[in-house]
Amino acid sequence: MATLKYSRQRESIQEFLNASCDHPTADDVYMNVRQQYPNISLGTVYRNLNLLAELGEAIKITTPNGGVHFDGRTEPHYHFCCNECGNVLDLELEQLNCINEAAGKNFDGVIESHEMLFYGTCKDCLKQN
Amino acid sequence: MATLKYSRQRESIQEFLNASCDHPTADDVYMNVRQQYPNISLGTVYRNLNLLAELGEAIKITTPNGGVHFDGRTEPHYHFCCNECGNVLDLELEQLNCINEAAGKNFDGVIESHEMLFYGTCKDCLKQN
DNA sequence: TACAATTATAGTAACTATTATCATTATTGA
DNA sequence: TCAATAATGATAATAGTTACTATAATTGTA
Repeated sequence: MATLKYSRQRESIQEFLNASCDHPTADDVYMNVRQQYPNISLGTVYRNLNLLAELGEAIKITTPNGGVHFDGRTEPHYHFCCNECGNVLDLELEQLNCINEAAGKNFDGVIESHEMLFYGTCKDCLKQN
Repeated sequence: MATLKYSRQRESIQEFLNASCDHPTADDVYMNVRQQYPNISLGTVYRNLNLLAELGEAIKITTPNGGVHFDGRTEPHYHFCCNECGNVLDLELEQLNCINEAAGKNFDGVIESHEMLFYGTCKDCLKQN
């Protein structure tokens, strides 16, 4: 099995992810890290974001409008996606642990986890109307 | 505003969607409807699936493994996505209506709806281990 | 039934997001 | 310092989806 080797690019990607309050896309990360490493490749950004997600050091959030967002906050929590601007935000809501069991009651299979995405209009988009 | 005109291709797509118990992808629909209309275009399938979703006569389900599935059952319900095979199945679980309100408590914005996707291993994939 | 207006289609090209390839560079342990 | 190997940048390739356009189908009206 390949052993992990340090890279400054990966470190920079992870630092940006941890420092950002919103949930950047791969392109957002690329645009930002480029300021520090001007000739970093977009492929490197994708490779490392997926690697961090596999290692459990980042969460991948897939939204229906097609965008994939990344989150450096790794403890499980829920997200909100604005119908107007598409931005993804964190939600303060306790984790519903017992719901996996409830969902498994009438289901032939094993349920291990769940993800929930709330929809509506964010604060900024409310202002603009 | 353009008025909707009947097309047999759209009818066939909708019929297949309503008759299928699983949740086909655009390509699944294409492969099936092609048996009835051998030279239907994949573009026609996409156009009509998106149209049906806009009209509220189908639900679009986006899964993290990248696949987009369609569901002819339009009343709100939850879904399960198998980590092994990627198939999407319906879940028998009452709708959590009060959760939108609970999520809105500490949130600056309006929450209108939510989607929940459960993960685990489906019956068929359990057998194979 | 015929016709005109308009929408939908098939076929294809274009596009976007992401992944694969590969020669070169960086990291690591001895 | 050096050898082994993983990571990178640049680019090509891929997959899924949408856009374009000439032709065909549908619909309302006479």
